This record gives sequence, C-alpha cells and structure tokens, in this order.
Amino acid sequence: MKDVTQQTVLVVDDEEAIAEAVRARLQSEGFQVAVAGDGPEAIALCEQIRPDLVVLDLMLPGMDGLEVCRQIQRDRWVPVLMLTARTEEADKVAGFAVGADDYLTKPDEPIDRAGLAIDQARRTVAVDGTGIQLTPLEFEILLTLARTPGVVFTREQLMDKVWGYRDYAGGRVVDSHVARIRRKLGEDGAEPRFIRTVHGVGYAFREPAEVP
Amino acid sequence: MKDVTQQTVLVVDDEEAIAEAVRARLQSEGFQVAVAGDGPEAIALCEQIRPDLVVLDLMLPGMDGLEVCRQIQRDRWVPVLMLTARTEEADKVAGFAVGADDYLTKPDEPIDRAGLAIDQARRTVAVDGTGIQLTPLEFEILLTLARTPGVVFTREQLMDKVWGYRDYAGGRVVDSHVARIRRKLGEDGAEPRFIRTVHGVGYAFREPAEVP
DNA sequence: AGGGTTCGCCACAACTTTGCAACAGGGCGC
DNA sequence: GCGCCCTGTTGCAAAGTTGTGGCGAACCCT
Repeated sequence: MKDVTQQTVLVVDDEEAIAEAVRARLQSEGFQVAVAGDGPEAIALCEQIRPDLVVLDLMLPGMDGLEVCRQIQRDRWVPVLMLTARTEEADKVAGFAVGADDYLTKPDEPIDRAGLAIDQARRTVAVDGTGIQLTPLEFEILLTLARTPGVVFTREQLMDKVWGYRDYAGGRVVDSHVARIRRKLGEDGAEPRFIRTVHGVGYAFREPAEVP
Repeated sequence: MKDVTQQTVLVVDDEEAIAEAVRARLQSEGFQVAVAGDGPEAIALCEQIRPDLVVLDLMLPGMDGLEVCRQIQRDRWVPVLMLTARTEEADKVAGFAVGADDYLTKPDEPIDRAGLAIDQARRTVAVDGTGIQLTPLEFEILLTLARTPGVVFTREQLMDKVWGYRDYAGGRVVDSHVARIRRKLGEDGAEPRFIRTVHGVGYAFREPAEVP
C-alpha cells in the first residue's frame, strides 16, 4: 500500500456530483482534498496549496480543460490525472500531449437501475427492456436525476445544470418536463417508480433502497 | 520522475502491417512506441516499460486479447484501447468488463452490417451487393458513424473527426453531406435503414438490435 | 376541516431543428 | 480557358421541441 501521509489532491470539476464522488473516494484513501469548480479557480488554488496531484475534468465551463492543464504545468510540474467522458483517441492524444499523466474514463457507462437503462453514448432510454423516445431536454433532466439517486434537486438547480443558467423566475418549466418524462416512462401518478416529488423542494430519482 | 513530453504507448498486434500503421501514426504524434506481437510479450513489456496507453488487438494467437487485457490491468491501471474487427455487442461488453476504455475498428478491416458493406482499403461501399459511389468526405462520415453503431455523434464531433477541427460555427455542412449520403444509399426518408437522426443532438448509425 | 400554496396534467402557440433542393465558389484535369 | 465534380451555403417547408397558462387535485400547516 502506498504511503499517503497527508498528500494533497486538487480535484477540478464543475459538476458537483462528480467532484464530490472523487473527493469522497480520495479522502477515504487518506488524502487531503481540495475542490475547484472552474479553470481560474483551479490555477489559483494550485499555486496556493501546491497539490501533489491534480484530478482534472477535460470539459470545464469557460476555459478548456487542456488549457488549464497547460497553465498548471507552466509553473511547476505536477502529476495530472485527466477525467473525461470523451474517450476518443484524439482527446487522449491531445491530453497526453499537454502533459497529462494518465486518463480516467468518467462514468459515461450506461446507467442501469430499477428497470431503467440509460445509455449516454447512444442517447437511449429503456424501461424494463422496451425503448423510450426522449427529447434532448428530457434526457438531460432524467440523466441528471438518475446519476445521483436519492439526491433532491430544486427546480433552480435543475435549470442550472440542464439549461445552464440560474435565473429561475418561478415558472413551471421543470414541472412540465418532469410530467412529460413521467408519462413517457409509464409512471404511475400516485406511486412513481423513478422520479419522486419532494413537496416544496424539487425532484429526486428514487433510490434502490427506497421502498414505497 | 517520468518525462512528461515523451509518453509511451504499447501496441499489441500480431499483424505487422497493422502494428506498423499504428506505430507510425503515434510516433508522428510524438509518442514513444513499443510493439508486442503476442500476449506474453505484451504482459512482459507492460511491466517493464510501464506504458501510458496500451493499444490492444482483440484477436491474438495463443492468448485471447481479453485475457491479456485482464492480466495487464491486474498490476496497475492503464488506459486500454481495444482494436478489433469484430464489432458485435458481446465483444464490447466483454471488453469493457475487463477494463478496456474504448473500442476502435481496425483501420483496414471491411465493415459489413445490415446490407451495407464498407471496404476501407478499397474505399468502396455497397448496399445489398450493388456498389455505391461516395466522395471522400461522404465516405469518411459514413465510416465514422458505422465504426461504432448506435453511438450518437454531434455535428461538432463529426467535424472534429472528419474535417479535423473544432470550430463548428453552427452551419449545416454536416446535414448536407448526410443528406447526400442518404440519397446515395437509397434511404427511405421516413425510416432510414442506416443513418438515424437524433433530433437536437446529431446522427448515429443504426444498430442491428435497433428495431424501429 | 379550512385556507393558502404547490403540484399534476393538458392544450396551444412560439420557437428550434431538420430534410430537401437549388446554387455558388474552388480545385483539378483536359 | 472550360467544364466537371466536390464542397459549403442558403432558403423554404415540414417536423419536432419547448415554454406558458389554466384548472383541479394534492399537500402542508394551523
């Protein structure tokens, strides 16, 4: 086993769920973990805390992950672990070229729970084996919820994650889409199998453990 | 400490022609390349040189490619790129299960599915036995889609892969070419046999399993 | 149980994306 | 220079998607 006498790792990811998952795992391994949500923050933090390892998402808002990697490496050499959903060869080559030391594939694998199968690469959804046709927005919403079952998302958070902006004016847009998703999934109105409503808060994907 | 600017790739293939093609390409990208001709050699070399990426042929003499992948991964995690002529789903599942990160169809292997035959070496395409004349761009687009059936490519990704650059300005170039390919393939507009449109996302080659 | 709030559901209109086809520019051989 | 094929652009119609408002039901709190 590696000697981990409080080594510091900087995790850079704009998606909180992923950042948190990586943080939890690293902390349980005995690392001290710092999290940055975007490129500039990552570069600033890197100078400040001088981590022993950087785990970097390729796709960041505003600044490209590759650019962040380049800038981090400019100061001093740090091992960088690339985290990515894109598994294309070109991306890997590019990543290695700017000094990444290894590659991790983000959980882009098909999500499969409680009879619901979501394949991100194919953009297909199936309930109990039968395919369902979802629009892009519907797919994104369902994916966001299903990625972290049990976690409640407010309408504002969902708009932030799916639409990309924060000015939730109190409309019913999210409700409409959730309703449409539910209908397509064949949900029972009273006892939904997949998307649970948390009154006054928002929506959550039902956890496997949750028994209604 | 490892030299960041000289990343090492291990190419495993018993066919010299293919190994050489991959080697040439990677070397031109600035990688240090090692080549192994069979499984045991690959495992030994892997321990020795500790490559940053392994490009692995699925069909090797003596030892199965999957077994090689498993043994390589046992020691330490390495990104593995599977190189294969077999594109069947079962192979992919098996590949991913043992830790492969991506799949590539061999550069020269003919592709044949659902009545569409693509010969990469001869650059010919045939539908139900009758030859079709495609332009270079059209051929590349169709090949890109057909190599990974079911996987949805955005217009940006297609431009990246086929044209080689990322500045997709929102034009309709890809659409035009797809339309031309479809016409040449004799596609039915409402129910295309080969190229499926994913509204709001992009295009995908239709999987054998897909029943419309 | 009552009142206010929140949510499910539906229909409709505005908007976006795509298919199709015609056209213009550029490269290449003749 | 001329014509041909390839490629990128544009316009229009069709198809698909998304936001809004209304109504009644469900929910929470007292």
